[in-house]
Amino acid sequence: MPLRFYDTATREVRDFVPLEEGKVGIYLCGLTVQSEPHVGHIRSGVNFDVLQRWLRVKGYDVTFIRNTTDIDDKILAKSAEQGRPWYNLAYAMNRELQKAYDALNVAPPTYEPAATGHVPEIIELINELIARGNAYAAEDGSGDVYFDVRSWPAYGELTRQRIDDMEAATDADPRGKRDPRDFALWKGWKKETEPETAAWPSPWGPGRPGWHIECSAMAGKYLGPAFDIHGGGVDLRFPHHENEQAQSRAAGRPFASYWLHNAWITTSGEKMSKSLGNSLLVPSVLERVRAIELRFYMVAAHYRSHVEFSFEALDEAAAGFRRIEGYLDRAASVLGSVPDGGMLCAEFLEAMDDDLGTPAAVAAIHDVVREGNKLLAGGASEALRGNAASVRAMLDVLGLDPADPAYAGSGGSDDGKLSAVVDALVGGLLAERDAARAAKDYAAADAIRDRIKAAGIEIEDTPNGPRWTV
RNA sequence: GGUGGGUUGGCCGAGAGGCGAGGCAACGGACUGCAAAUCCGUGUACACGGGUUCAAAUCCCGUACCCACCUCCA
Repeated sequence: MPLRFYDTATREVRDFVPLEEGKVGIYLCGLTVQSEPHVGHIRSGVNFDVLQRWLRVKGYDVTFIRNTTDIDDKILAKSAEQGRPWYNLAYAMNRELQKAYDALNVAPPTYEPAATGHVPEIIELINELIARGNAYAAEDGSGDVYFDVRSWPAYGELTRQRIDDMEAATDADPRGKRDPRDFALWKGWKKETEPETAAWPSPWGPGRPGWHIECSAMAGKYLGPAFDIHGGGVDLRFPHHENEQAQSRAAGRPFASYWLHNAWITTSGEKMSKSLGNSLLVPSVLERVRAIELRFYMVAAHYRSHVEFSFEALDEAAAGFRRIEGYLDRAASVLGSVPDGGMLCAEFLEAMDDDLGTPAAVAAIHDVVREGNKLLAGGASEALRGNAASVRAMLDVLGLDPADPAYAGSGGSDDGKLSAVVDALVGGLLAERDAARAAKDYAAADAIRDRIKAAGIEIEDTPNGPRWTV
């Protein structure tokens, strides 16, 4: 079966055919860096990271562009409230976002362009749209430039809406618009309320880019007029993606061939709003579970399925992951090490090819783990080596290989040292316990085990002697 | 008003006409000095009402409830 994706534009699963054989260009709308990232924000990063990894496994040469929006109304408003420059807020929040991506092993994109770095490309695109009669400078002296939705008959095609059915925005400032649904390509500088640093020179006077135009300009710059996949959260379908497509196509660029949208993580059935408390911010969640467990929780659900976030479900997912991880640990202690580069099983491959079916892929891993646990009873063997390597390889595709250096503990190199220290200390106690067990003094043996357990370390007796795990 | 998505067992979460995905929890068995881990086994699940079909969680019609988007949003 060929690789296929659910394309939001056509609402069907379609075979994936790249524009150029062997190559894939992906544009993902990243975040507006205006606040700390919560688990909802990070989901699209994780989902599209899996996409990127899978395309690489399939042998594609992937160009992956994920932007950040570093200037917009909200960033300006928040920075004013906080009494600091907008660029400082955007930069600081971007650093927090990068930390969260790193923690969750979200691989860096090919490039991460920012809106403010692409004003010339944006101006060029707006000029093209004006020249073609699809955009106009407002006549009210505001310095705004709008896209003329009535001039583009295909407007609404991505989300299958007719202009006349759309509610005109109640909160939008009509200013110099010809139609209330026209959207800003360029926003004239508001001298009284906006800092001078938030304005760039343009043919229409000082101002800044509108929200949608940056993505069209940057996708064009790095991926060309036509590219393969455009991604983002479902909420971006309209207006953001609709507008991106309209302005790009109106400028003569075919734009994206496939649209992929990830669903939400909600809490209490509601969208995770940016005004929520901080309990769901990534660093806060990571105080409860390890980053690899949080990632497993996200990957175990399909990217198009709505996930109702709960700490109970998160803990369950973590327990499920530890089962896989425990197997790899035991296999490694029997084999010496588990090699990388193992085979992906057929069920896993088929699942991933089918619109990134990560739930079925995870189920396939569990099946292989069960076989591996049986093999483990027979001690070291080539079958066990192959099985464990396979599990590792499949986890790696999902960004979940426990041996990935990305997950090498927050304490860095201290982890290894600490482990050696604990091993030495626990080792002494285990020797005492073994002596007691040999003498059939089980009360004494259990007392030692209880003492170790009280310190947070579990003891398991295996055919190769006792093992400890934290 | 317009456009989409959803409702699956104690819980999470797949599937999209025909063998009960998988995990967590629970229970029984094996193993163990006892545990833990592991393996084996155990489940009247598909919001409700009709319909189509040899066969429906899956398709059709209707109903209820929930959610998202309609120019700030992952």
